[in-house]
Amino acid sequence: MAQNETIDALLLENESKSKFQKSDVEENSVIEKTRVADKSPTIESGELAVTAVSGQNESNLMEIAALGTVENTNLPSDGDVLKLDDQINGDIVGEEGTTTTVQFIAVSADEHARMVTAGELPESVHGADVHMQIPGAEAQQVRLIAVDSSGVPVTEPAILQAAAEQAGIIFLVKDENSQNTQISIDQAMQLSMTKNAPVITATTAAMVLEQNEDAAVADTDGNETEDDAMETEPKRAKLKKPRLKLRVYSQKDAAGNDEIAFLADGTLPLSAEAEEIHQEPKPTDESVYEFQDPPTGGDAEEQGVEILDPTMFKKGGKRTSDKNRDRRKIYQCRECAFYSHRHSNLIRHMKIHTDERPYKCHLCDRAFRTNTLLRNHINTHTGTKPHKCSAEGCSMAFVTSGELTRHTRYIHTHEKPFRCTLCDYASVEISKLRRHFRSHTGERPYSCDECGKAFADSFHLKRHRMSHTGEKPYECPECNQRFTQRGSVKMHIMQQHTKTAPKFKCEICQTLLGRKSDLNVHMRKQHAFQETPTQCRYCDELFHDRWSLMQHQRTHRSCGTRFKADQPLRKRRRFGDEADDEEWEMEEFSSMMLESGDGRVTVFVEEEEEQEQEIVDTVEENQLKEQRSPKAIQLTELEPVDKEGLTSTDAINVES
DNA sequence: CGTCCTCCCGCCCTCTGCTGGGGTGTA
DNA sequence: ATACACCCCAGCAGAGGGCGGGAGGACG
Ligand SMILES: [Zn+2]
Ligand SMILES: [Zn+2]
Ligand SMILES: [Zn+2]
Ligand SMILES: [Zn+2]
Ligand SMILES: [Zn+2]
Repeated sequence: MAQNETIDALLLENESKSKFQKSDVEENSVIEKTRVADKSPTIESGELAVTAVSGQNESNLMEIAALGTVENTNLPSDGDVLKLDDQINGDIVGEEGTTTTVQFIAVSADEHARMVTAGELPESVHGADVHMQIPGAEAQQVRLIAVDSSGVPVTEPAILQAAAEQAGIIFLVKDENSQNTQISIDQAMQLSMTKNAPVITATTAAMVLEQNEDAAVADTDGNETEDDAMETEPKRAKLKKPRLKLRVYSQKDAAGNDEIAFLADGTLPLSAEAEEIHQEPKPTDESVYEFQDPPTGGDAEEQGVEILDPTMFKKGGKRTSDKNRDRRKIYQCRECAFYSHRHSNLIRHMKIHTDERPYKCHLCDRAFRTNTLLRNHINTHTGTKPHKCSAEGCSMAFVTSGELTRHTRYIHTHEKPFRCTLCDYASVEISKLRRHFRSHTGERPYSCDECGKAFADSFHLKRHRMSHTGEKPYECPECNQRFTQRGSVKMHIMQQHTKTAPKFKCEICQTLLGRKSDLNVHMRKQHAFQETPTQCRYCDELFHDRWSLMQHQRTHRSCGTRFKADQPLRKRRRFGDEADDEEWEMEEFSSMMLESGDGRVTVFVEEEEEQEQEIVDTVEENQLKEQRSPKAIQLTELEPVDKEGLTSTDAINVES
C-alpha cells in the first residue's frame, strides 16, 4: 500500500470478558472527531465501527483493512475465554499461543491487478467481488481479498467466515423476493467466480457472536438468585457469549490534522505507517468506539497467567498506558470470564456469583449487593429523582444522570448516534440498532420452546407465548370481552362502543372499510389489475379487475343485456408505447367521459397516465403517501354510501 | 473501600399491518 | 334455498420508542 494513504482498520478484539462498550457520549465523540478531521462521516452499526476515509491518495482506491484476529493465547485451559479461537484453530490451549490473522483488503479490481503484477499478492488470491457499503461513503464495487499476515491467501472457509464475523462484515444477496439473504464469505467468493454473479453487498453488521450450544460458554454457576430467576434463557446465554469489540482510533497525521487511522493488534504489518501506529500504546479505555487522539495505548499481548489465589487468576494486562508495554496484573474471576486489573473490582464482581445481598431495604423485602443499588432502590420508594430534566415544559426526573441523558435524546434533542449502515434508521441506543439490524439479516435469536417459532425481539417471543397459554390480559370495560393485546381492545372500543374508529374509503368504488389493512385487502381483491382478463359471462367484454367485472355483469342482470355506462373508471396505463394487448375498450369510456363534460375526466385520465403500471402499484403508492403524511389519509367519516348507487360521476369525483 | 458515572440488557409500551374465520347480504 | 362474496373483527406478528436497574471502570 502506498505511503501517506490513510488506512482504515477495523480493529477487533475477541472480548469474552464481559467488558462493555462506551456510552453514547463516547460514540458521539467519534463522530465529532471524524467531522473535525473533515473526513467521511463515521457510522456505526451495532458494535462495529467503521470509518471510511479516502485518504490522501488521489486515486479513488478505497482501501479498507479489516482485521479479524483469531488467536490462541497461553491462557489456562480452564479459562473460558477465546472459545472461538479454540474452535477455529483447534489448538491445544495452554501451549504457546498461535495466531491467525485474517486481513480483508478491499481494493478496486484495477488495484488488485496491480498488486498481483507487482508481486504483492499471489495470483491465486481471489476475492469476493462485492458492493461495499461503507457508512458515510458512497458504496463502491470492490474486490475483497482475504490474506493472512504474510500475504498468503486464506482459503479455509471456517477461518474466513469466523474472521469475517469477527470483523463484522456480512455478505448479502437478494433472493427472488428482493429480500436480502445473508451468505457466508466463502459463498460470496464462490459466487464471485461464477458467470453472471449476482450483486453481492458487503456491509458491516452488529456483531455478537453466537456461540449457540457451545457448552464451553454455557453458564457454569447456576447461582441465579431468586430475583434473577425470571431471567429468560436467551439472556442467560447472551451474558456468557464472547463479545466482539472494535476500536477505531485516530492519530495526527504529519500535518497535525486529525486523521482516522487504526491500531492493529501488533500482528499485522500493513505498512510502515501502520507499524508505527500500532506500536503506540492503546487507550486505557474499554470503549468500542473510543476515539483517542492521539492514540495513547496499545493492546499488550495476553500474558502468562499465574494463580494469585484459589479464587482468581492473574494474567498480564491486556492494555497498558505505556509504550513499553508495562505489564499490569489483571485479576480474573475463576467463576466466569470477567477480569479486572483492580482487585477491588474483582471482589465486588464476585458478589454476583453468590446470593450475598447485604444491603437490605427497610421499606420492602428486597436486598442488594451494593449500597449504591440499595440507595437507588430506596429512591424509587421515596420518589427521589435527583436528575431533573431542564427542558422547558418537561417535568421528568430520574434517579441517575445516564437516564436523564438518554431521556433528553429521546424526547428533546432527538440525537440518534447509532445509525444503520443499510438504511436510514438511527437510534438513541445501540441495542435498538442491534434489534433493528436483525430485520436486515433475518436473525431471530428468541425462539419459543413450545412451538419453535423464532423472533427477532424478546418481547415478540413473550407476547407470542400468550397465544399458547390462551392468556387474554386485556378486558373491554364496556362489555367485558377479553383480548390478547391492548391495541385490540382499543380498536374494539373505538369500533363497537364509541364508534370513533376512522373509516377508510376506497377511492375507486367508494366502499368504506374499518381498517386500512382491510382497504388494502379490498384493493388487492377487487381492484388489482389482472394480467389475464376475465370475460363477462353474458357478453364478450373482457375485464382486468374483479370489481369492474362484477359491476359490468350486474348491468346485464338489472337491464337485460343493454349496455349501461356505469363502468369502472379504471384504465390500464400503457406500458411504454405498446398500444396492443388487452387495452381497455376506450370507446365505452368516451361516452361516459363526454357525459361528465366538466373537464374532470381529462384530469382523471392524465392522472392515471402518470401512475405506475398497475393498480396494485397505485395502492402501494397511496400507502406510502399515507405513511409520510397522515393528512393524506382518506379518513372520511362519511355515511356509508350505497354501493349499488354508484355512478360514473361518483367515481370521477373521487379523484377531485 | 465507597462512590459516581457509564454502559448495557431487557422489559413494556404503542403503532402498524396482515390473516383468516364469522356473519350477513346477495345473486 | 343456497352458495358465494366480502366486510367485520379478533388474533397475532413486525417494528420501534422509552425507561428501570444491574454491573463495571475509575477515582478519591
Ligand atoms: Zn425532559
Ligand atoms: Zn437498517
Ligand atoms: Zn410458540
Ligand atoms: Zn366491548
Ligand atoms: Zn373499491
